[in-house]
Amino acid sequence: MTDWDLNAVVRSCRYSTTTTTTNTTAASENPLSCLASQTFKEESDPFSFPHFVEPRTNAFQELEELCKPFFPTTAITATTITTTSHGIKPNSSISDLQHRLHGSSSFGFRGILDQQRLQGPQQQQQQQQHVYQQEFLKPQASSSMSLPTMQSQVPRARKRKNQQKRTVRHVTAENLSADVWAWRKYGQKPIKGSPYPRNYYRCSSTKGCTARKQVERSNTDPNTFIITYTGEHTHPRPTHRNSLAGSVRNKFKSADAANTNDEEAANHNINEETDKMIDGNDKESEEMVDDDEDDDILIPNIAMNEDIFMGFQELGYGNSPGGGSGDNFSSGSTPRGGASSGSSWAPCGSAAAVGGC
DNA sequence: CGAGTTTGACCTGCGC
DNA sequence: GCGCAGGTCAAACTCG
Repeated sequence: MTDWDLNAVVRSCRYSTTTTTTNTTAASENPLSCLASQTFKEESDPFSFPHFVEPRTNAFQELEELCKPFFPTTAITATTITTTSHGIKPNSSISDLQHRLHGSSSFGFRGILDQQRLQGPQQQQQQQQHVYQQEFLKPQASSSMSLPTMQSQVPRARKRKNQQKRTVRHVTAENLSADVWAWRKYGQKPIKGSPYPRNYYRCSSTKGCTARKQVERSNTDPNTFIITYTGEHTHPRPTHRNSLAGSVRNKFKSADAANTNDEEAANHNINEETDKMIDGNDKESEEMVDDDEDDDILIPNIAMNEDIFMGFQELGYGNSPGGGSGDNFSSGSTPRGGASSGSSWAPCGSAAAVGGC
């Protein structure tokens, strides 16, 4: 019951000479898309954690000016806007960044939020993704924030939501397949105002890796996925797609009788396709370069790939992979989900991480 | 057995 | 202060 045309997705992956197509299209349809090239440095690998570029002190002010006329519009396909344009070293710690950026939160983006209130929730949600990027490094009064005691007595290192470093990327289905990092899903939640749930992944390459990502499908454009990266990888990027068990399992496992369907087949195709893309990766990478953008902290120049599949599955393309019993998305996972708890998500697939860090 | 997913519960941030 | 929504944990379960 996926309202997604899996075949179409597969097709798009297959003939994706068009990664850029999206961008190109977006450029013509969405004025904001031009910002990527104007203000931010393109990243050859949309899923790689960006690295810092040269300092651009006024970058955001410029951006703000450029954006103002377009805020009411929504999705910016494959465009990422990040806050770290201060020429900080890739390995700078978050705290260091916060320190350096202290006081830089006064970008006029606050107004965007106000403007959002006049808009529908969906638009707000998307725009907020961008706003977050402008805000997450705000000076933190609670930097001294003591690690809260968790259920299991394990300290949870949380930062205020809007103070976390985030990199938001809007990617098309085609680009979802470009991620080399190994992600492990640790949660899924229905998001208020969106028919699609958000999936939470953390890097599984290394135990202590704090890199995380959230993947959700754009509610305004189902073909667009919003991937939000947070944290940093504490290890080098895998040279090629990780073939961790889970990932493989999800992808190629033959479906249960119940799951044996087009989606499954689609997954299979997607996987194969992804491998191709990886092999012949350059092309894809270059295309991606056009899309996105920019840079943050995190580990620079690492190549990616794996999650693509996962992403497809998760966001509705595939079936549920292994674990759990689930028919993914059939029920909002987290109970508390709020408004969307009854979840209507049709799509459901499994979850595999899309994108990567 | 190890690694992944699912999913209910819990915790925190934030707006009102 | 309260309640909502988002984010994370961890037990249970699947799979290779």
